[in-house]
Amino acid sequence: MSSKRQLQKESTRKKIIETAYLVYSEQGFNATTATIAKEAGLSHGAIFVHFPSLDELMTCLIEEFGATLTLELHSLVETNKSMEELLRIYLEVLIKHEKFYSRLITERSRLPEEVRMTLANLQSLIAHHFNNVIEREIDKQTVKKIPVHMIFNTWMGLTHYYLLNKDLFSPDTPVLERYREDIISTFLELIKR
Amino acid sequence: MSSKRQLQKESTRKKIIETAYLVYSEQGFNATTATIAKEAGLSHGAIFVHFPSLDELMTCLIEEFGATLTLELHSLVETNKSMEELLRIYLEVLIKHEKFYSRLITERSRLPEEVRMTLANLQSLIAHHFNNVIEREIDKQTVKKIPVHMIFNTWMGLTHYYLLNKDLFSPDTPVLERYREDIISTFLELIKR
DNA sequence: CAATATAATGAGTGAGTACTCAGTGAGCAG
DNA sequence: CTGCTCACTGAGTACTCACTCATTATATTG
Repeated sequence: MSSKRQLQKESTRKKIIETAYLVYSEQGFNATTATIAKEAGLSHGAIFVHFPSLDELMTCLIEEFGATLTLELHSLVETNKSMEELLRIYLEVLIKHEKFYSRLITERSRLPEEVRMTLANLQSLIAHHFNNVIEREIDKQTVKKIPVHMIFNTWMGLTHYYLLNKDLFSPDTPVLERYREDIISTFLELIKR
Repeated sequence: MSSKRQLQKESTRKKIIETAYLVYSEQGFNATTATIAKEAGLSHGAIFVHFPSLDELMTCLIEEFGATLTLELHSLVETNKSMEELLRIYLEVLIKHEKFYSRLITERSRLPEEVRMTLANLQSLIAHHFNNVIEREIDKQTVKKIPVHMIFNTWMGLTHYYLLNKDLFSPDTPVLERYREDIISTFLELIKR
């Protein structure tokens, strides 16, 4: 039985997480709990009614984000996707969350241990999907015979490099959107036999 | 005329910068001024006799580091180096400074604006040297015809990816040393025609 | 309509940290 | 030797923040 109170509580909690996502996207992870509360139209103390600590709030936020990403990346699993399709879907999803995702990787060192764990798990999930496709392409002899994990690392390195150096590459507009074609075509050209 | 006082002052200043390098290498850039002072065997206030602010200290530190790296990377300029030699020298130099360098890139978001500028300049210097060699190799048709800056970005992306994820790849031993051969051979294999 | 439970408030607290400044003593000039 | 200079000291200051808690307003229960 969901009373009015329960609903209210639930919705406030959601509001806090959503606001945190937005505030962190804009200001980075040194944004204060006070800012989040204010943006959410709540008192400062309200945060701690719903989350015992800031770390806890961050962990919940990243877990939800991870779940969302996993869902959106779900089409990567379909086995008859080409390499190019795979890369396109992957970038498409990242572009949708670019601001937040790029904060996550540029400021990873500030995040609590547990959050970094969650991120690492997400990454290995993606690796798994990628590796399937890469292996198939190697079998088909369309891709160079290089250890799959190295191909994966090269891809991640390239995309993260653009995200991490956004201020050099494209300070005002989203980097991944701007360089999507460069990134994809370079990578495809590199790995092809 | 260098009086005893002047010499003392100079040596203390040097001591502070050297200690900062070591402390930051070990603890990261959230190490406090108090820690640096203590490690250097000085009072807390001494730091601010030599540097008006922590930002200033960091800027001096990174400028010196940049100068050192540039010097050590100088052999990259020699024009008759092969691609592989180039990569080896580059990694050799980074390995020498791995702890500090990896702090620089993982915690870049914490560094003062000016420091990030200095880093960006260093990077474009390296890019310049690389691009010369890459262009020559493309002319010799030993390397795929891909825009030189994209080849450079792929290389930087790959090495930085290992440094940034050191805790996943190699929590206890230096990453670059451990994966040097993997990184070099993968990259060479990828770019070769 | 009480009586109780609880979501939310916001001024307050304590911990951490860059930076200050009056004081000290070793060097140095006259 | 005397008085001044200045590198250095370290307790103190100012400020930021995550987190607390007595209080308030509102919902729920009987």
